[in-house]
Amino acid sequence: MSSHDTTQTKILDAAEFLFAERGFAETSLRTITGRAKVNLASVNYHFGSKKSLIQAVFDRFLQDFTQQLSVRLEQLEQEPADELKAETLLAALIDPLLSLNTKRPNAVSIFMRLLGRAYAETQGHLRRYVTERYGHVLVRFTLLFQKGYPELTNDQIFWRLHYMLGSLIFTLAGSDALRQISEADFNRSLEVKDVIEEMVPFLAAGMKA
Amino acid sequence: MSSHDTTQTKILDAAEFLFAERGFAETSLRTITGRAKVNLASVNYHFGSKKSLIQAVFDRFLQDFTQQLSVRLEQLEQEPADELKAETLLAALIDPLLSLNTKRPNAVSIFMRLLGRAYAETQGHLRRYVTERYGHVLVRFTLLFQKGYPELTNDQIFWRLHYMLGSLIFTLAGSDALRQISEADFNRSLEVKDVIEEMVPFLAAGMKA
DNA sequence: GTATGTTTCAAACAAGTGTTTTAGTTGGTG
DNA sequence: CACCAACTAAAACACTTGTTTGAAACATAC
Repeated sequence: MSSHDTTQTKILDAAEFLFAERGFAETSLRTITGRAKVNLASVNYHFGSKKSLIQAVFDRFLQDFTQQLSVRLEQLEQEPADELKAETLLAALIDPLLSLNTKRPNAVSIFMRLLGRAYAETQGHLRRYVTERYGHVLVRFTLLFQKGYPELTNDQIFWRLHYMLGSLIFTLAGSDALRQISEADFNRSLEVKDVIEEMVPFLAAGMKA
Repeated sequence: MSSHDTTQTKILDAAEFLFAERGFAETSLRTITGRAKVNLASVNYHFGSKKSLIQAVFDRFLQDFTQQLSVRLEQLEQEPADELKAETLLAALIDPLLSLNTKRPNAVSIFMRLLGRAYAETQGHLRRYVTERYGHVLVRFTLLFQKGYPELTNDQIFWRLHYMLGSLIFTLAGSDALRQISEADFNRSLEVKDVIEEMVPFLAAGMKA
């Protein structure tokens, strides 16, 4: 559990785990409050509704993540164009991501699974919420790529960033299962960090293609 | 609608559309039978349960797809190793995929969205069903990659195929929304075919990295 | 036509959902 | 101590869910 173990954080901890594990619709408030060992009504008391709880779960991740990412982007925005190589930009995205795990164990995997679900969610209402609230950081990220790779057209960069996002989210969201397969087949242990680092050459090569 | 417009296919058509649009749990049998204009009980009569209906929806896609893919793989399995370039292998995957659209309009987008959801589904029971039933075709695909790129280790290929799958599914699953953004921003019309072809250099470069 | 097996239909069922209500319990402040 | 706000607790509410039931309609064979 985290920080203060207040009712709110107990609910958030249980909810983010279960949402990642089973999905939003498949997780009932009774399951959440059962795991968190709090009363059923406290969800509506503290968060208002289930939908608001889902958004709160995302906010806790995204505030941490976008804040750290923003710092890295400010540094990069003052670099000359020829310093903005794909690997550098990817690191600015990955480092803040990995640092989530220092606060709560397994946070990266949970976060990615949540993002994967959010992306597929009903009529995209959650995706809209996320992009409206945190989209500006991703726009800055896009601009840096355009600066570093002026030979690419804007829509090439637009699409390739989405390919990248797809690889990242898809792989990390399923990384628990995939890690088990990989570890069984090739007999070496893999941390989330290893999985991501293995991914960087693939992504960088694609971006420059 | 398709083929015979029997009750079963009317249900399948409505179900695959709604499942792709909203997700499995978020789509009730009443919504499905309402759209299909059939009686509620007919789902349980013809398919047994909702879970079986979901599997039937996947089977209809996967039978078509894996059958065509298998033909392409047989051809490639007789080629010498230096003919097995990433672009060639990707084409063997993409061509059967695109041909789904000739049978039912928008089928590719629906299929990819379903796959994306299946991959994230509850405790992976659907993912297990798919890999158990159609996994052998993907194994053959992996072997071809190993033959074509012997300088890569087996687990590099394992992971890179998953990165690729992530890009493909993620991009095509959200391609309706992304297409709209892209068309608005860059003012050119995009078909699913265009989106995929734009993706091939990115994926091929990553595989060879 | 009668009989038989298949398919459709409307209605009901039991179980689970998010939310609200109302009462009770805290913990600090004057 | 009394008071008030913040919080917790148990129960009930209204509603939707997947599934089952039993009767009606249909088609096909003898």
